[in-house]
Amino acid sequence: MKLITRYTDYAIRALCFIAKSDKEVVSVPDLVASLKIPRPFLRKILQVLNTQGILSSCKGQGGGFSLARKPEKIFLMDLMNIFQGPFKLNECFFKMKCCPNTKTCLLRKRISRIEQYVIAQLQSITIASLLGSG
Amino acid sequence: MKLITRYTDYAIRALCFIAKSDKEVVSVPDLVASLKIPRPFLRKILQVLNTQGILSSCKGQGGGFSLARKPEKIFLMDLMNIFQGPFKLNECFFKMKCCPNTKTCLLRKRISRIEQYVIAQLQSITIASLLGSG
DNA sequence: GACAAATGATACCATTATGGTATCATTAAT
DNA sequence: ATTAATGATACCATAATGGTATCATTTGTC
Repeated sequence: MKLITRYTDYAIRALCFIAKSDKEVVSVPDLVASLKIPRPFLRKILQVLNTQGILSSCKGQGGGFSLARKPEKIFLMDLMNIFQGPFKLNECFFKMKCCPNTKTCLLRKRISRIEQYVIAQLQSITIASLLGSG
Repeated sequence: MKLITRYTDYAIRALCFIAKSDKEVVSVPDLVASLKIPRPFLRKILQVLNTQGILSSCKGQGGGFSLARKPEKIFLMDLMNIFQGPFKLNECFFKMKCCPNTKTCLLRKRISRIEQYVIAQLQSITIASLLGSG
């Protein structure tokens, strides 16, 4: 079980790199040189981040990407929503005719509590909080 | 993202049913009649639970399955280990040359803390605890 | 002993998600 | 005009998940 997929993971690395960079815009070649992420895959991820309002882009020679928001305003939860869909630990397989056995669906309640905790944690993680003392 | 898969989910339902039953052994037809789980799939799951020491089986006519341990001793964590492998939220994609950016791998630390919490919760859930006041 | 009813073992299959590639069009600086 | 970048989009390979099918074996009942 993975909490975050490669998409999200790569997005985080790329965003951290861009956040740390001195440059006005950071290009894919810049990123590929430092992070070892397959180029076409990285491009795809950056394009999604652009359309989702996390990054801004400049086309043409000398172009590249820059953060569309401050690192403090980019939450891990945002990235997971974009690349992994809404976070739910708790999807009942017997949709709405939940658990033949117990009316109260005790398992779902337990899982819901776990879910609430995890979401709270994820909402506290931002790109800024992952930059360290850099 | 699913915390538990259908295998685990069905296993839980079946075990709860068997735990509640008056009968000495519970057969697949008994289970299929009450829980709406595809018969061949359920059989497969029960066979695994048998080989893993969660259930005991009796072959032949009038045969079936019974719990090999008390419901208090069957943990959700056991079932997840069997059907989903060891629980890890935290697999680093850059195995051991962890995170080029930060030596300290701040993201992994955050995820580790979440993982510890989830595991503790999962270890507190048993079949007995899911039976309700039945 | 024959039969029926159960599990044991095992091979197979369809669908989906994940991770990744490839290609052509468009933009803009030189 | 050329070059170096992104935009858009279609495609693909692999693995995991969820599920089926089949035959062998055991055991109670007539």
